[in-house]
Amino acid sequence: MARRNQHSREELQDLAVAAVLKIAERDGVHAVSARSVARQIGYAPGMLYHLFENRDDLILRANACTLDTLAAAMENASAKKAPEKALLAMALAYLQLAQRESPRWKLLFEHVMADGAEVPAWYQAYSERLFSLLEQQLLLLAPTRAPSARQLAARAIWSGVHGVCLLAVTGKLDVVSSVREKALVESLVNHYLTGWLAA
Amino acid sequence: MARRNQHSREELQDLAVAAVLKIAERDGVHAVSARSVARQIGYAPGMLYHLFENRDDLILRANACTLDTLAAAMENASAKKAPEKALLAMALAYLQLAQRESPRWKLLFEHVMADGAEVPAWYQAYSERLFSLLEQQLLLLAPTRAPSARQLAARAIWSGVHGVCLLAVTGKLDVVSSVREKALVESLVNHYLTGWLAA
DNA sequence: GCCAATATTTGAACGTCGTTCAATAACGAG
DNA sequence: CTCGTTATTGAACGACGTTCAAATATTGGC
Repeated sequence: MARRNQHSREELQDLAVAAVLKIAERDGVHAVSARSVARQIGYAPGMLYHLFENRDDLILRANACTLDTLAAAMENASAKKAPEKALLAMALAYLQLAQRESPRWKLLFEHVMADGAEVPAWYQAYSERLFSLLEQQLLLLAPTRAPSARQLAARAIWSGVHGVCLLAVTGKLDVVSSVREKALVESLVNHYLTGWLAA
Repeated sequence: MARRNQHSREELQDLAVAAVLKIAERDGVHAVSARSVARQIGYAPGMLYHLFENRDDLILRANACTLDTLAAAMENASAKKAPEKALLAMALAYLQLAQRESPRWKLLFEHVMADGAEVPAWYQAYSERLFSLLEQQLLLLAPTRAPSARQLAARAIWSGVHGVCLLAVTGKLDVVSSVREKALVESLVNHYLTGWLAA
């Protein structure tokens, strides 16, 4: 049964990635399996292993798509804003997307490599793009500081915001009635920046 | 085959939790399964379901143990220090434990509830203890501020530190050669506190 | 001391998962 | 039309979480 249709290898990969996201949205993160993805695109499960190394590879590829969406949202949110406001807007955009609880973001947050394997380099490079978006704003904000200082600040801010989003989405953040996640992000970004600029 | 030995129900629970941690240390997080835990304590897999609701319950119980260790380390690190130094010391204690990469911490970081179930209330209460350790120091640091402001700050700091630890442990933090995790935590805590106190 | 009642533990079973691979069906070239 | 190549299959493997009737210990009453 070869070449059952006109799909090229890359088209099939895109189809499979789209199927992952679709199934996550429709049936929840836990429903994403090799079998369900294969069924969704009308192929046998084994076929996926000619397109991807393994399940992790498939999921990471789908998460890369989600990171694209995130990067676009961040760029959109920060456009035509002063650096400080832009940084906050990017963080809030992240939170907003995550808070929708769209299963797509759960897939991003909750995925862990099987057998404790390492996250591949190409995926790390993908997340690096997000850091650089922050670094751009930090460059405008403090052009005279050492690049390494801006790199550090970008990662500190991002990790912090990521922590809030993660705990919020996974329900592990005990949110006192008076504390809302949005306030957490605002506090984190604003106070960090104040301290960083004062240093 | 009843009461094969003199272990009470609670002793068996403790035994199982200890087995989870032991297996994680010895064979890695991925090796922790109902069958391996049962084998470790010399019982049949089905027995575990008379001690725990399900796998999540078992793992969360083990993670609660790890949270105890963390709380103790934080209290120890912060003893007899001025509030600002104490807060930083607690955050660094967290990072240090996480960075050991002891599978025990991976279990804490990487566990996700099956089928997207909610994290039970008793576990949330457990993590609340950690927040209150921070709040105590914030109370010493800014006794005149509103309690809700301290609650928010404690959660912001903790989420941020958690984010750094998580990304560091799971290898998703692209750490530029010049940026070390310890510097990230220091930057996050110190600058946030500076900004928070100035507000 | 014995037996019935009760509590505890088993182990096989179910359905699911990721993954592999020989067999197979469809195509392009000659 | 045939043949070799290649894409695709689907059955199989071992492991997983979970359930539950059956089997076994312990206990209390006589």
